[in-house]
Amino acid sequence: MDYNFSEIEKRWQSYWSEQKTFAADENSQKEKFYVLDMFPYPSGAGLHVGHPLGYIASDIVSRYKRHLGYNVLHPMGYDSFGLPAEQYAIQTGQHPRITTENNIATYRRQLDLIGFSYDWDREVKTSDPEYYKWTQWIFLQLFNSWYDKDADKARSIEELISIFDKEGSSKLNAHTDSEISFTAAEWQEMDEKEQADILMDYRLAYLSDSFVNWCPALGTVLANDEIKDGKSERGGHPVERKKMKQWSMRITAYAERLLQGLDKIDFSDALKEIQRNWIGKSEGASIRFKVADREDEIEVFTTRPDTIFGASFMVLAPEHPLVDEISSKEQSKKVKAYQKYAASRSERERMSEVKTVSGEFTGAYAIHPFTNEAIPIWIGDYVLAGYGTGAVMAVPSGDQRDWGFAKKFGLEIPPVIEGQDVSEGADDRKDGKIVNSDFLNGLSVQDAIKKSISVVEEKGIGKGKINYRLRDAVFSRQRYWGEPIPIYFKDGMAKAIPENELPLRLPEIDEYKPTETGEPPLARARDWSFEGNPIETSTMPGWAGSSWYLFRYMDLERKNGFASEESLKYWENVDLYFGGAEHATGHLLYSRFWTKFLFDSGYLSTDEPFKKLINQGMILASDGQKMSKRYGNVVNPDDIVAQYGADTLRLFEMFLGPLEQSKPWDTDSIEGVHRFLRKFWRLYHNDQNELELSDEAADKKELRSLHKCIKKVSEDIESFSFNTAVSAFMICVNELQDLKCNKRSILEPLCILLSPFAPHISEELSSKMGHEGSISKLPYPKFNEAHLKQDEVKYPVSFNGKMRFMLELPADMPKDQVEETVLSHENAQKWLEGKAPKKVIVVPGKIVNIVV
RNA sequence: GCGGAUGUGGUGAAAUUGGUAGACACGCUAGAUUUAGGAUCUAGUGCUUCACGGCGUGUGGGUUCGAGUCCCUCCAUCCGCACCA
Repeated sequence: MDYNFSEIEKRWQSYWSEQKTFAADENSQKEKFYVLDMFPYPSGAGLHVGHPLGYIASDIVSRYKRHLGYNVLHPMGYDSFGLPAEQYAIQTGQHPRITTENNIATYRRQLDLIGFSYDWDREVKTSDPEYYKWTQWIFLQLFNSWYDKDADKARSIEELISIFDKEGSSKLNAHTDSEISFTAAEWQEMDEKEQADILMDYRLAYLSDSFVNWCPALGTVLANDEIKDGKSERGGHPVERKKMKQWSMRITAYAERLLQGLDKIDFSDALKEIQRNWIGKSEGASIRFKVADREDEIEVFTTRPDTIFGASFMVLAPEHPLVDEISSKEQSKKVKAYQKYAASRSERERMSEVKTVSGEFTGAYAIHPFTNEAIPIWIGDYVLAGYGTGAVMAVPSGDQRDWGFAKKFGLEIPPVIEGQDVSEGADDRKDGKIVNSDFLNGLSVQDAIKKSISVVEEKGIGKGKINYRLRDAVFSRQRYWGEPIPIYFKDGMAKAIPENELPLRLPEIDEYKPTETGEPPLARARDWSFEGNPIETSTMPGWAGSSWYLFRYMDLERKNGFASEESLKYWENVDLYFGGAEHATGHLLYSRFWTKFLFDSGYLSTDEPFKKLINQGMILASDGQKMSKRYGNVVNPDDIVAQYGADTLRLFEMFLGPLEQSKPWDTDSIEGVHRFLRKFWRLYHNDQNELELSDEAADKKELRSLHKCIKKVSEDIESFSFNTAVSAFMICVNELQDLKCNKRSILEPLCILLSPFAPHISEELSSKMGHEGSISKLPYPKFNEAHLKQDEVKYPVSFNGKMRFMLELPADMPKDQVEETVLSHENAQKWLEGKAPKKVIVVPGKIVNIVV
């Protein structure tokens, strides 16, 4: 065989590994460039050809940037805690660590086969105690912090305690669940437990009794982003709402900054929209309505306070705490029955029966704060307990859901905006003047919103408010294979395990199931205690370790902190991040959150982890389905590499189509790129497969071909359009083959140009051409515009916009002369049919269009 | 329902600011070489027509000398969110 890829690839892969060719410099004067792939979970199935797609793209950019003289950081690691290894352990008894190590070995072998330029000395594994020591450490920093809304940043709990000591809670503007206010004296009188309970409501990592998504099949709670259509994302098991004491992350404190931050990072619009949607900001007002003949008040949130005069009734969520208290005797039976009905409906049912209107009258009335009229209070399950205050002022003229409810139960629908037509449905127009609304009459919607809020505030019954849909993230998992939460309990209080005791290592246990009493697996450990006190038995979720791994890579030494100060300062954050869009509301939000927190705490110089994100598409199987063991349609990269070589695989994956698009794998067409590489090889060799290059000067056509390629390929890498870059190489090689070009001055730069895409063959040819060391150290070819200049231009000549014939003319021929030449041409005469042209458009160098 | 994305040959797909639609490949057809197969090379390949030509970028309209590209309308597919007040 002429082009012996297997021998070549083996040789260069071991050379790179021995020479540490791709190690990032520690102390470099060069400009840095950090290219990162989302690290994989090492599953037992190994890699299929879809996985390396993004890795290949990022590897091309990394190698390209090195040629351009950047100090490139391009690491890889493993998100190695997680459910599958643990499920396997439950079934077989094999320790998840063993399973994970085996899987990692497979991944590493497969990755190495493809020839990536990773700096493997910086590898991370989230399940490594030396790594999760710092995951636990960050958890403790969160545990020991609260959010100061005035400073708009996280501060330490120590500072909060000293504020409480000096002035109590009165002046504080903190992000908290606590509704208790107290003076400094009251604070000082509290016992330790009372103080601890209050502080817990401020901590950014906190323990609370709350409704969580419990998945009985997995035996653990799940975060919102781990649930798809009411079922667990992993395994598709049913999920139920359950009240449990759980650790959570106060990500809601960062809602506004997570939203604002999107404007300064380069993610796709689609992904930014998903995050905006998930954060779910809405502006409006919270207003309190008095309940008639009672002390109670009902607080509602509305985005349309301007329509308050259209509020003809109120609706509470069936779970609203006031429902039981305010229901009248006559109605209480019906109310109870409705509550029971609402509770019995699963999330799934509720979701699928969105259109069904149901509800019940409580028998109680609220007092409209401006008209003083009594308006009936209803309950209905279209009002969600978890959003806003769990209660709404129903404005049926402007809100379709309220309208439907009013129609069904025969409630009033008073219009409040000029020209509103409410006969067929709600009319939520925002143009027109407000009517029937006392002091708001005649105002525009925008002005009425402002005015109504200020009047509400004057009256002291409410205030302008911004609401977010984002919920705090549940952080406990009742599982074994995750980071232990470094907290122990003493006298009913959660205490941090001291930092110098970290890592808190996962204990060995005999079985990986929950205990008979339903406690998490860690409760099986023989001595799971700290100084005689029990340690928390739940572990951290998968996203903990992946929320900060980008920083660990920065530090080669790993002696000081989660990463050394100098390395954090030099590498800053990721310039280019490659990964799937499925992490939009999970990993990509959480790591932004942790980065902002670490920034607030003074460890980072930036509060965004990723400057730019590229979402690669999925590679589907040739039958158009997802590649999966289940369908038996998986293509293994090992097989492709064995048959065609890694360089072919790399080129082919890029050639398949635009990186960000999903596209099916088509093994047949891989021949095309393989053929291209063999043609490329033959350019450098004679018929006896000996390297044979000419030192003659290159002619115009050869230079033109090369420089066209340099320009196109560079532009395409910059714009992540790798598929067209590959075709540019094909065009260039086809042209050089036609020209029978074997000139060194053309083929040397071409080889460097190709090396980011097909590094093995390029290394081999470069070394055969006499270059010492790796081709990756050679500078990138310089593009010279002059070589693209043509003396002649082939003008397409159109009549009425339709191309009729081509005409070759000197490139510098002036406009009027082009017109003249074209018109006098015999072909033009034929199309003119003797008539005079109405108009002739000449775009120099581009086109001639004749209007007849 | 809301938001985002995508619609181009038999297939994967190209097409800078509006300027030759289908580059580059796969596949297919014919030929050369070969004992044969594979490999390689040459020519052809959007549809239609004997041909001149006509028609063609999801649909319908518009702007323009000229539209895959810009504007409006509708349709389809995929993704995300989904009673969010």
